Amino acid sequence: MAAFTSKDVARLARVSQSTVSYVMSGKRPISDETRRRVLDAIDHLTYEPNAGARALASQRTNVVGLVVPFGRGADTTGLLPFIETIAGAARARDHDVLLVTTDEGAAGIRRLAGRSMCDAIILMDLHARDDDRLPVAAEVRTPVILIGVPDDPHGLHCVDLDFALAARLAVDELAACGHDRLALVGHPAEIVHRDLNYVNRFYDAARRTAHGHGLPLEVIAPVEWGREAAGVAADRLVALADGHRLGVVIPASNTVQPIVHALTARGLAPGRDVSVIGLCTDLSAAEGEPPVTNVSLEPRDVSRRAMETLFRLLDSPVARPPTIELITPELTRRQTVMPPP
Amino acid sequence: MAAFTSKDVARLARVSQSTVSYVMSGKRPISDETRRRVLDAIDHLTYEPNAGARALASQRTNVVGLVVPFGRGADTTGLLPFIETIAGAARARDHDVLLVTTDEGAAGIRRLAGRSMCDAIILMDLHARDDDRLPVAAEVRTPVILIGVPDDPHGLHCVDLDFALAARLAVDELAACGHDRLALVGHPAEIVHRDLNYVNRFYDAARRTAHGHGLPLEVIAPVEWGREAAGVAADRLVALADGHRLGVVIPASNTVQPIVHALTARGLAPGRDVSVIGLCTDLSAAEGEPPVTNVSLEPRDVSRRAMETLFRLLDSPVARPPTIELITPELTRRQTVMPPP
DNA sequence: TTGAAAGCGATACCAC
DNA sequence: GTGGTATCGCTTTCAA
Repeated sequence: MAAFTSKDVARLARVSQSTVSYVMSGKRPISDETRRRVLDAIDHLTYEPNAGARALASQRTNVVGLVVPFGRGADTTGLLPFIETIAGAARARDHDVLLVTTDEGAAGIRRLAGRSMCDAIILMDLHARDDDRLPVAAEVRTPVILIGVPDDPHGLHCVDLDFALAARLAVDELAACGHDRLALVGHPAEIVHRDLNYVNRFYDAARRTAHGHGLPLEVIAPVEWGREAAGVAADRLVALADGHRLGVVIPASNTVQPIVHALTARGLAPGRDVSVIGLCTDLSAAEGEPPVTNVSLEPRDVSRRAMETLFRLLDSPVARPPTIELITPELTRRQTVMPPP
Repeated sequence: MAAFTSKDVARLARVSQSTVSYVMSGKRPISDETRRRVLDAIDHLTYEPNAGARALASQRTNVVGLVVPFGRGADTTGLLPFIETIAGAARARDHDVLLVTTDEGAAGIRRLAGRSMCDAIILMDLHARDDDRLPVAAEVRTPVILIGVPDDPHGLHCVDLDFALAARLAVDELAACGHDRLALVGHPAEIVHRDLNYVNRFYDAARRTAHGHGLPLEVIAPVEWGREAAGVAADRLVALADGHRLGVVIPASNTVQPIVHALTARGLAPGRDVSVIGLCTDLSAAEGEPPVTNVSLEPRDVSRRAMETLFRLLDSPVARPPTIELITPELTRRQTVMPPP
């Protein structure tokens, strides 16, 4: 309670302060007898080492900085699993997570790194191009891991879902189920504008794959979030479905449910009269009404991998060549795709 | 990029290290000329003060600890707005947010406080009784603010939504719209078990208010999350609605949409054949199909108030008497309540 | 196997 | 208005 220091522990255990330190860190062999005395003293005083002092002396904070897309109208959908997984992985390695919001921009990264507030930084919600945080992130001493793959990674490590593969999975499935026309319901203009990269990785792969199957693919975009926009898009889809077995791919996870509802409301039931595959978390897909056949975003896998990369960097001081790690998505069949005729 | 210290700044500006410190903190008058030289040096070197050293010397970390319900199968629904608002409020006062997960239990609080990792702690997701973190939180030097009101606040400051008022708003509305029978669809067993308090504050007030209107109130609980449980509950509701104007109150935000869907699927359309009022965020209510008349959870208001209280504590060293602040919820009429006959 | 002591990089008191 | 310096609490050489 009364803020004891390692000196107090040392005194009580009748050893030197350095011995206390070595008992805690295990960086030096300690006789059993001494260790016991120190540990007893530690929990007798409920001693906790001062984090600031420790960081100052050791140049290690045991903190991971996490830059999350809050504020600035950022897309917060499905963010929680990322944070949760990252926090868990950090804790498993005895680290804590310091949250910084994206709307601080490059300044946030400068602060984290410059002030030595953390040992490494995870940066999410990247703009595909001209993200002003990237040059800063690249130049800073603190290692930075990107969740997402910008056009120019500035030599930083990237981890992301394999969006190209995700598109292929979806289109292949629709092709296999005998559709003769495909539609791609795109992202809101702001996302398209901001994040050309992951968006385009998906679109391009979808186009290529559809072409490979000899299937026409209609792109409906941009489609904003919310019911009205979904309604407008659904009207287009209804028209496209006329006289066809239409398969719809929806890579904007927020748009999946509204479109499904809008189609149903227009008498075009997904799974019966039309097919829909969404790119979204398994949770939201499973909870949909009806449950949506989806390609999973796997935020937990992505985060886990990012943290593995992060700790690998921290563990070995040698400069590792930057990597791009892509997580394999999975297709889960639920109830919104028509079975082959 | 080479980690300059205030000594470097001092040398470059040809002043003493203490002057640099005073320029940054403003705790001492500085001549314009000197200030200019120091500031120039600072941004010439892109100097950032080392957080650990600063914390060590000043006994202030400028960090707020946030204990969030991750892991341990905790209810993560609607958590993000809390985190987001808290992070924003912290930043506005030049603080950062350190995330700690609930599944660490009391140990997490001990760590944060004992190691002086933060200046204050916000604790969410409280169990109403026998939460082992509360005794620790109460005994620790670091001020702790609770989001939620446990049975015994252990002398800590509490901020929460006024759940009793929320119940009253919902029941009054249903009474005003001429219903002759009410139903309350409760929480999953685990929540009821864990959080007797906020759950019961709502239930009790609902009962009392219904009684005041002379209306029979049927409680359907526990109801688990997910579609099946919602289906079962909906069957009960369908039975209750028979020959009555039934008004349903759903205080478990996760259960609102599933119940609405299940009722609709059973041919009992909310807003036409039955009334539903949910206790959930405005966002999820507005996005529902149909949009749900709701009493708002206002997580942002709650968080904002918690942060105000927190900074009030930090600003004035005098021990403030613990307070319980209840945020006023609001009823928003949407499309799931039948108009008065 | 252990101890003594020199930092780590700020802050803030005491002088001037 | 400014400078010197003890101090915060730990880690980690260097010595024994």
